[in-house]
Amino acid sequence: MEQTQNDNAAKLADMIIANGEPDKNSSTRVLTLAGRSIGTSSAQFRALLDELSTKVTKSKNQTDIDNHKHCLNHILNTLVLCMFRFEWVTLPVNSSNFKRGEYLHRLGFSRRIMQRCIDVLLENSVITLGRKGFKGGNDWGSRAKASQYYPTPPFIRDMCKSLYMEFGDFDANTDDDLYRFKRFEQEHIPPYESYQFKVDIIRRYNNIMRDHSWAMKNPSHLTVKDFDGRSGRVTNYYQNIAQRRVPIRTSTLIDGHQVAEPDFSANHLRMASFLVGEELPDDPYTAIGDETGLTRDEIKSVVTKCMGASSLKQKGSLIQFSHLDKTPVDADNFRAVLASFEHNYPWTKGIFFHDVGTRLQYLEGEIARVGS
DNA sequence: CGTATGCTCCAAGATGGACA
DNA sequence: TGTCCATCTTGGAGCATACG
Repeated sequence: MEQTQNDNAAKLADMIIANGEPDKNSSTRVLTLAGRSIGTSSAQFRALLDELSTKVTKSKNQTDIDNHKHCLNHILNTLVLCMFRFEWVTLPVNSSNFKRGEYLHRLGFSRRIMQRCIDVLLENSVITLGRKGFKGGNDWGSRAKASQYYPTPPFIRDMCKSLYMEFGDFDANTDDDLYRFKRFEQEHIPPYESYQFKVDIIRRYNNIMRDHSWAMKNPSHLTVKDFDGRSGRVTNYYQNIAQRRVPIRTSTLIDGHQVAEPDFSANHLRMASFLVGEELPDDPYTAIGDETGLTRDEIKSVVTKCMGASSLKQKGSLIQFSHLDKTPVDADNFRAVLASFEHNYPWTKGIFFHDVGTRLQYLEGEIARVGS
């Protein structure tokens, strides 16, 4: 198992590295990451942070040392996140970014600290420079952009190694650990009895999960924001792993086995079919594909849009603009798919353009909650 | 006629020294 | 260590020329 995971981590690192450098227009600023962010608790990460911290400032003043370490931590965290997101990290050194009230100033950066962090990261081959400061943007380059950096292969490999370590303590399972109130006035916190059953569910869930392994493993907890009654959301680190540009998340392992990605559009369609008392064939898209000559992805894209639409009014603009999407489907093909569905599965008429998608998402959440 | 290449110019970021 | 300032760099917009 251990070996399988190491191999997988190495494979993930290779996947990221094989993509080379991200698109030059994809970049992220230093992110506000509290202690509970990607990587912070892994041994590799802390070792690197400690090692670089000794090099980043010559000062013997403990406050200076702490400040530098704090900033280095911010940058390293952002680097880990961006390597999983496949984006550049923008690290400006122009003084205007460090004036009082500016974002980086609020995070605790000064121009000199930023500069020292960049120097030490470059010297230790943690990052490489992409574009240096330049004029850019969509507005004919009127906006100036700061230099962009990306992690080096050794850093990517090192951080991927820590993917299957425990990122959180499963013994820290007090009620407060598992059920968190965010932005709550003290007097608005509901009585314990009213949410105790939810704490019990999440504790049972974590007790089952502690014996299993997966990427960035940490205990799940429920977070309720602003006021009670707003549905609590289950959160854990795994959800933060990138999926959009490079399919990292679905390439990870659970208990050493490859993760399977549920086909959500087919899943929703199937759930919807049961709701109207119909049954979908095992592979509903084959018939549509044969009839229209379109790929599964194109058909899925149409289905997702139609299920997500809340009313028939949206139909026109969906057809009009769907050729601009990630999976482009031109207007004629869009109509062909609709016609094919109407003919093969007439009941979809009551499902498409009727705001069914959001209701199914809610239903899915409830199933997961009750099921656990 | 459309595409590729080379050159200049621009405005804002990068840099490093003086000073507090 | 931070702040300020003058000077150096930088990528790309814009234009001209070359090429197929």
